[in-house]
Amino acid sequence: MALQQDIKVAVDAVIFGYESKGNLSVLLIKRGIEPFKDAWAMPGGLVLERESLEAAVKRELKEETGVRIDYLEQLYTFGKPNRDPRNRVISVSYFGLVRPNHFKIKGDTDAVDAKWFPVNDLPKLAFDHKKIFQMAAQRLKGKLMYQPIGFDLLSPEFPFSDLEHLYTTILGRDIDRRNFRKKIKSFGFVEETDKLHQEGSGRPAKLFKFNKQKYDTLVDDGFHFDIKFV
Amino acid sequence: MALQQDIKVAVDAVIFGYESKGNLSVLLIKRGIEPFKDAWAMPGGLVLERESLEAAVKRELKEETGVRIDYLEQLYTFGKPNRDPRNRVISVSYFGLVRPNHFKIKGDTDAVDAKWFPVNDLPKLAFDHKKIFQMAAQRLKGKLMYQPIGFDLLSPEFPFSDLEHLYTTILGRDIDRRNFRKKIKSFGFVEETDKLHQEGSGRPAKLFKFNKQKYDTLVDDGFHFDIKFV
DNA sequence: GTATATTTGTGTCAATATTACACAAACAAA
DNA sequence: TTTGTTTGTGTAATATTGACACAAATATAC
Repeated sequence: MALQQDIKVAVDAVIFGYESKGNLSVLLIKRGIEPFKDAWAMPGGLVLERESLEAAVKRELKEETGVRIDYLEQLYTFGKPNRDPRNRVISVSYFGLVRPNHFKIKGDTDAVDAKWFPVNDLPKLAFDHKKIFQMAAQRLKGKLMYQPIGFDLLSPEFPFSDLEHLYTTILGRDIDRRNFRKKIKSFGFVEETDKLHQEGSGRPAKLFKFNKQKYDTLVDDGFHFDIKFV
Repeated sequence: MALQQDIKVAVDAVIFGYESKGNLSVLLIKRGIEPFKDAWAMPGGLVLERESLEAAVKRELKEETGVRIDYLEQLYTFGKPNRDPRNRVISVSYFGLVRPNHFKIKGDTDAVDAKWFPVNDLPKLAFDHKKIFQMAAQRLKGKLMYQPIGFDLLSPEFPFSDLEHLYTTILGRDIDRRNFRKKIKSFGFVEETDKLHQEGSGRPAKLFKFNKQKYDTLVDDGFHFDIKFV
């Protein structure tokens, strides 16, 4: 009944980078071949025959950019017939969040060129990757509001202002420092240490740490993390 | 570098059915061929060469069950290498919600057999369809809490108890009638008519209607529907 | 060493939202 | 006319949110 199917399956990764005191950025690669040769695109590529989707996206990411990431979340599957001008290719997209300076990015010396771009200054993107990026950015913001993603991006012991900066950067807006602290503290999975941290001028900051074990326990007990601060 | 890829792309639909006074059910088909011959499965099948994913799932649904649905939402893409014991098949799954008695389901007279099953009494399912179903059920509940899905499932003018029943059925738990009414009314997109409706014994109920236009306006204005009642 | 700039840390009050809870009204059926 | 069933409604206690300002601790500039 159905014609013999010849559809390729690809994966793409929207990798956000966040650095203390830094901006939010996205990892892109410069395409070496047509179509869209020399345009920037999300890292990704075809899935191998006996490889899971997640394995594929991690592999491509490693090969093309040098970034190794453990946690990726599936975003959406894009499948319009003409999203690739040549063949029919559907793309299962993923997104993740890492610390850029944890990795040495493959650069001009390699066959491929990979770079971090600030999210509010992206080049023109290949295929439908602009749409993929937009969806990922929206999901990242949404996720931040009900899950404590991003604690891995901070130092094991971090001043509260780092966490605050992470949130303002990803959400792209200011938040009330006092209310934010109050809210986060009320969850009970950040713990105060007795260490202090000094950087530049200003009063030294207490260091805090994220108690993942406690967080997991809370989640198991059906706790529902939920931020709606201004 | 990469081997020639031969992966099939399929779509699957988790179609929930809700009827006034009814239970929540799911539409399944009985497989006519191996693997999993005679087992029940979600409707679905291979995507055609020049067909969008959404068109494919609607077409398969129509062909296999007779159900035509306008709104489907993408759920997740399942891609473990061995989810199909024969070939490599990845499945892009969708879910939707309809009124069962709006359709004549294809039955034993046809090549395929399709049936509604109550969600808490499902047969053993083919492939990884149990997992697909579970994910869909969870998403449906979640969605109900922040979007007024389901108003299409009610009559154009409905007693409030119908809406309440829809919610208790999908959520699988009781809710406080007074608080529910208060909350829904506060949103301002259900309007009271001056008609009454009588069914069986008991006080006649006022009829209400859903003002979709008003709802859309609110959404455009950035309104965020959000239910957390008990 | 004094003044200035910078960053951290903290509490209260008003407004709003949530939750728990019970009884009268309107009808059908017995 | 009594009984059973369903609809319709308000209030008070509690919890959450949101707005808001100033002192403490340090580095830096003079």
